[in-house]
Amino acid sequence: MEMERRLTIGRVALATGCKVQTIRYYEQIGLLRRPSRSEGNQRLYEKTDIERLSFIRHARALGFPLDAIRDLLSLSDQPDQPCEAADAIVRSQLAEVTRRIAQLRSLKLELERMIRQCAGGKISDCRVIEVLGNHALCRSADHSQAVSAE
Amino acid sequence: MEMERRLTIGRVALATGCKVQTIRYYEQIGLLRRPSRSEGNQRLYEKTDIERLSFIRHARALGFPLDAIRDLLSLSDQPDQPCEAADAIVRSQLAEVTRRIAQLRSLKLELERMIRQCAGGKISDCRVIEVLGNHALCRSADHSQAVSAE
DNA sequence: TGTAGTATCTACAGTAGCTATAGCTTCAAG
DNA sequence: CTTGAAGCTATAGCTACTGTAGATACTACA
Repeated sequence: MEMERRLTIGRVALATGCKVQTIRYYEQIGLLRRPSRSEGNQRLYEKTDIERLSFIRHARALGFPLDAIRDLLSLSDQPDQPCEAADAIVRSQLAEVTRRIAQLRSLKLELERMIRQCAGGKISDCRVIEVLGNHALCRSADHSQAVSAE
Repeated sequence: MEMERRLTIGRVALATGCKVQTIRYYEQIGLLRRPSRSEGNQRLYEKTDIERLSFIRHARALGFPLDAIRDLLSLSDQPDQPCEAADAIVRSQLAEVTRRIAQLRSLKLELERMIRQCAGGKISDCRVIEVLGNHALCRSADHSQAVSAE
């Protein structure tokens, strides 16, 4: 009947959809404050920690790198400042996403072209392998930057 | 007048647009064979190494992960096999790129919406910060996966 | 032949953003 | 009181490189 409502790390993880290790990691890199501890040395959080962590998670979901999130967090701690700085961070992220989409679209075209040209015979006749071996066979040579799928 | 044409690692790097360290790294992870060495223990390559490295670089530029490239390379070493396996790898990469583009487009919409709604006042009124803090304010809540910009 | 400057060598650390593991302690429920 | 879950720290691993330190080799020029 004791209705323990202590915000342990596990409950915070559940509330935010963030893994326990990730929370500890965010603390380690200074993105979350160090919470108080129980007698047995377990982390005890408060509601504001959940809000802060939700903020971080949502920004991550929008693709912001942790450094940008750090800046956004410190901005959100200063409600009287003008919001231009926050705006600039978002615009920069938008530019990044836009650039990335364009790049991936060019990759997509090239991949589709490779597949269309494959007649389905032996490797020795395979356009897929041939195109990979000879960059000059590409329609657009502008996908010269290494790009990770994730 | 000696016209030294030895393919040192530096020349291979120059020919392929690949950094010297990257070449050594590819060797280390078994993507490139270990070349012969000069008397002074320096790597000496042959033309086929340049071709192979170009293949790798081009596949990387198309976003293929190294594991997929490893498979593509071993396929290209077996010209008599049917090319279905190569085809499948490319299709899978295409699917990945397509998925990624869709995801980024959804992020883009959300970011644009955030920027449009920002009236440009103080942080305390800033929709940008508010939306980040409250995921429910998003039009589409489907950008729940963490996503890296690069 | 001497020497200066560049290239190469190995080995290791660092990047981003987590994730997983090992080996331990603490907590909560029955 | 016991058992199983949850928490603790510390460390290693993931991808695909990139950068560094300190030593050695090579090349060109005087």
